[in-house]
Amino acid sequence: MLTQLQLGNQLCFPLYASSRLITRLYQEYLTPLGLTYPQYIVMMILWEHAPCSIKVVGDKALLNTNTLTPLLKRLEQQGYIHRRRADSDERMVLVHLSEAGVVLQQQCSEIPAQLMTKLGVEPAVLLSLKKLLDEILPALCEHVDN
Amino acid sequence: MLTQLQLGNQLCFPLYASSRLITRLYQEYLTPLGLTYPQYIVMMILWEHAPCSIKVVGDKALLNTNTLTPLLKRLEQQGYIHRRRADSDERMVLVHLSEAGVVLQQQCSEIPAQLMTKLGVEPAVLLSLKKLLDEILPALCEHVDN
DNA sequence: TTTAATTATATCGTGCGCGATATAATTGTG
DNA sequence: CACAATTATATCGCGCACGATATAATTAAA
Repeated sequence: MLTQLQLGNQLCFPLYASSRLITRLYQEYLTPLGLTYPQYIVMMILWEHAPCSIKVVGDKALLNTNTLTPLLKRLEQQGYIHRRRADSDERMVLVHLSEAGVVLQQQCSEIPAQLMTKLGVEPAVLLSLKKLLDEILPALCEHVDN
Repeated sequence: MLTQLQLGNQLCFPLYASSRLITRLYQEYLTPLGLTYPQYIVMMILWEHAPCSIKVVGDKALLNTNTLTPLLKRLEQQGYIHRRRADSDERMVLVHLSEAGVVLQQQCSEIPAQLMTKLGVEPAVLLSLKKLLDEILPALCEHVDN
């Protein structure tokens, strides 16, 4: 028996599983707004940084254009954003928030708190989890090109 | 500015991002064996529990048949497993390891250690991360039917 | 013992993720 | 200035995830 290959001894599995489960939990609050979880991540970035290029969104979300281009198209179809080539550098596509996109931020404002309440886990536990993940994330990013 | 919607204040994002990045890191070791990361998770379950039903695999991987059925088909095409309806209960499909599937376990035995080394993060940090995730996972599972 | 619930699996459609590749605009270099 | 390298975005193909629905086998209940 190779204990190092038992699921219970893996770090990766609870990471993978909890990420999926939290996403599912979010979905309950996001679906009424017509958002998927990755779209919500992108909207959070845009609320902070729009207008900005797809490149910048990708750097912050750690996603490439093969994921972002269709995702942003769907956000545009929903009317939350619009995209326009930059005049200064025609390679860049600048992503702008629409009026609905700005309003959406207010509609999402209570979601994080609602989710934490619903989850019912000690906030201190979640905070220390976040601290650990933020500690590890840079090491992980080093092994990725993007 | 709604600070509760800033990406840097989210727990969910580093969880989502680190899960994807770790998966990518694994992929480097798994691709040569023709495995994806979710397939590797399923193989770990089978190394411990085969022969077992798809239901059991799903309970342990926290995946449903809409994900598992095609995934198991691909594992079967690769020759690592085979599937047969149970005689006792014809609803169940029992998943068996093939010879190649047993050999594969040996070929994977060094991957976890190699990955940890490559990652270059303090093992103690990873261990405390795993402990926290294992603590939270049950709470997350409560909010899921499956 | 019909018939109604339950259980196990499969299928369909949509939206990611991501490796690989393509294209066009810009920048750097000889 | 030509032309090679770089940069930003887009496209393609495949394999998940997962909500929704379907089907067949088993069990429970009237």
